[in-house]
Amino acid sequence: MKLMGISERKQKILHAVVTDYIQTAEPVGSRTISRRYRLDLSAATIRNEMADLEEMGYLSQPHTSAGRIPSQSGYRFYVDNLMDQAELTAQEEDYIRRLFLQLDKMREIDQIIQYTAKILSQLTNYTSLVLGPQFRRSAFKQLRLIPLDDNKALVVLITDTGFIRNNLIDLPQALNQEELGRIISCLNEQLAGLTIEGLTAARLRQLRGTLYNRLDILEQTLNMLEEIRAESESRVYLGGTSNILNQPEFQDLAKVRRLLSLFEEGKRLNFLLETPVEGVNIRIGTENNLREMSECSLVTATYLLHGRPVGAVGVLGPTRMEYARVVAIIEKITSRLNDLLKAL
Amino acid sequence: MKLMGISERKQKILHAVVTDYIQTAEPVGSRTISRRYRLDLSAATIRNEMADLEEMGYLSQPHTSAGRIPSQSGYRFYVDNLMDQAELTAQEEDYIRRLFLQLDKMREIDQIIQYTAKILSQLTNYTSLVLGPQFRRSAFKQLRLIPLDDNKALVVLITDTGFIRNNLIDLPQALNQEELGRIISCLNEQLAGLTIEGLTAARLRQLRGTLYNRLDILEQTLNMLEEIRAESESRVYLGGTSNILNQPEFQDLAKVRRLLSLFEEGKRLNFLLETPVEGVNIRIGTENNLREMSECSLVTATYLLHGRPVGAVGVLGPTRMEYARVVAIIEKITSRLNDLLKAL
DNA sequence: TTTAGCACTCTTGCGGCGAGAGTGCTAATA
DNA sequence: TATTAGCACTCTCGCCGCAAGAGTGCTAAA
Repeated sequence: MKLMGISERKQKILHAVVTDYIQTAEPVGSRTISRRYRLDLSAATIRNEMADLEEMGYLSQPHTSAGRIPSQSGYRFYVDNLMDQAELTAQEEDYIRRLFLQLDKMREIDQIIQYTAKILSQLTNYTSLVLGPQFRRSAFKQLRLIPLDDNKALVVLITDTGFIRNNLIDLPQALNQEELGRIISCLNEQLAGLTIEGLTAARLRQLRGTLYNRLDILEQTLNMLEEIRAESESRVYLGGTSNILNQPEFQDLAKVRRLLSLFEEGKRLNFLLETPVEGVNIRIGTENNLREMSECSLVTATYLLHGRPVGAVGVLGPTRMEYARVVAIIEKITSRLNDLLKAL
Repeated sequence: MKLMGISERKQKILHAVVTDYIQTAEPVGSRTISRRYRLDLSAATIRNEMADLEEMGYLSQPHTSAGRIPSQSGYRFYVDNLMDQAELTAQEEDYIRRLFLQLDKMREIDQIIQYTAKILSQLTNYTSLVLGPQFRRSAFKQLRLIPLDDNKALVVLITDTGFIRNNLIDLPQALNQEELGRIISCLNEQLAGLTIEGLTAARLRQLRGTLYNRLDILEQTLNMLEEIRAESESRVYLGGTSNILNQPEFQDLAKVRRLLSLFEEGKRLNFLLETPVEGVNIRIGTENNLREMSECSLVTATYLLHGRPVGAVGVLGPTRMEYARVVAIIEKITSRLNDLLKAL
């Protein structure tokens, strides 16, 4: 009796509590359930079951004589076992279609990703956060130096995944074409096969040693490489920040401030989205491993570029989140996003 | 007597009220002033003067028996005539020095600007907002097409101010070098002397007509140009968003939400910073011409690139802002920023 | 095993009340 | 005539108590 799993009836009641609480944000009592959900049980019976569920850790009580609210494990059980699949409404479908029309015109990948964040937040009414494509694993392909005039040249870096970065550098006066060519081809040789994240300080020092002559050009180029590596780490975009204020659990200014400050620290958000696992992922409360987010849930999904998952989009809300709806939306959006990126 | 200007004594009292209210955020009463400020006047006298100042529109009363708070014109008068120059503390100077050390390493101008926003907000404890350099007025200099392999090429656009953008395009199979060269030099000819903002849809249509052959490449390049123009419009970065929550005037969630939503609409922030006038500029409350900002003040300053003002940094706070301190900080920061940009 | 009934607990909203702060007015003062 | 002291008045704010409402756990009956 003590160790038995969670009975069918308990599951139904848990389901009712979770969905009701998600909707109303009010602790839900036994009366409410027996009235609103067709379980054909009296309030008293439900009360007993709820007491059990509380003891099992799936529900909790804000205070003695209030209704129950789901605990973190309650949500977890709901998400894993009880949640039913949501359908998008016709309006939502339509809305997505219209917004993606805008997207079709964009070519710049970061721009697309940013706009996706906006769509996601508008559709869900939660805050969205997306991670720009991570080029850290991209392999170095080609380094080009394009003279513009007598004392300026453009250094262009290209990776196998189509990531391009460039920078202006100053050319020293006395430098002929051949020498320039030699430096570049030497650099190309040295860099061949490296990934962006492989451009460590140590590696760059090593290169500096190899190409000790013509230090001036080299210095500028290496600086550029270092910068690219540094930059490739934090590219988190947010959408609908103000939406968190719609949630009754964030009427408390202190909580809001903590979250907002967190949002400003791009670096700390990074790892939230670095899900190596493909597909939709749900992390509830403390599962996020972030103090500030212990009362938030995050639904993420990866998107693909050249067939590989290179980034993720996510929806951030209170643990009392409309999981079913959010999952449906995020699945739809990433699938459309992937189509779009395939065409790039 | 009725039409006379504001007497010296009234100015002193107004000065006291404003500084005190800026510090405490509490309506300030006559007693407080006679005690805290060495005006050698009794509370009663000050009361009379304050009643006058209220009638003149410089002060107002939240309710009958409360102290006075400055009105918008009160702040305006203070800023124009009464405000004394603030000095930075040694710690602040030191802090700035340390943070700018970080900045010295950066080469990417947008990155520098963004980091400046962060410094500004940390130093002032208000929200900062900065406008990235506007390249709209930059003149077109050169368009390059660099073949990468058999079916990809890189289009590079360069302006006279050193702004660089590039894009990958697909090359059609049958296309020899000469023809490619011809297209590019033709485009260069047509674009010569144009500014970025001059790349209007009409102009692009016209180009499309001129170069009606080889439409495929052209199309992609023109799309790129259009995108650059569109993008060059909204580049506002925010720093220290959560700082507004520290202000007692923003304990009201509704107000916070309105501001946060505004922050998300980059486009609408744009014009706030498009100050054609060089130097420090203060706009108080409704002077910002933005409903959401009728209770906020904005202190802005332009920064220079190649000797021309191309963007602005700003500090956003409640009208009850520490104007003197903010002005001192913003002057310091832009001066250092300008030095930094000169070296780029 | 389920359910009805009941006593008990805890939150929430509301009205009243007193303290505190500040004002405007009047009359006294320099 | 300008300044100041004194005083009655007003308004906010926090606190207290109270009643209503919602929900529980327990007991006893079905």
